[in-house]
Amino acid sequence: MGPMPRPTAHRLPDYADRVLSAAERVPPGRVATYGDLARLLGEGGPRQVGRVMALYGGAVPWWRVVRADGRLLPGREGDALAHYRAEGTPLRDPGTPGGTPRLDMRRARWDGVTR
DNA sequence: GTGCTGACACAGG
DNA sequence: ACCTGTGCCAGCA
Repeated sequence: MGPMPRPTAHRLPDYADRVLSAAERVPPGRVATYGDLARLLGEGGPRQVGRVMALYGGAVPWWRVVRADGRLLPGREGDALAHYRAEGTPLRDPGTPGGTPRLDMRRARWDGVTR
């Protein structure tokens, strides 16, 4: 069958589509790590998920896809923090003046099943 | 092909 | 808390 390689594919690759769908399933007030989503999909790895989020993350709740260590997305800490406070996402050090807020991963991490 | 880069993860120091 | 090295793997020069 002719693969028909469309020169300018405006469509997201199927993989990216699945990553974004998975990101959409993360409930408000919770987060999933890049690795979590990769395992949920059963394909690719954290770096691949990260790549998709970097390219197309703006179309989904990107602040719910985070690093495993709970650090906020560099350059978007303010936006992310606003969302976390609005959704009641568990944070460590909710208000330490000099310390950068971090997610409380133990409580905020979504298990991938519970809604 | 080789080598570097990245919205990662994990173990050490 | 910060930095470094290693493993990982797709994308790109």
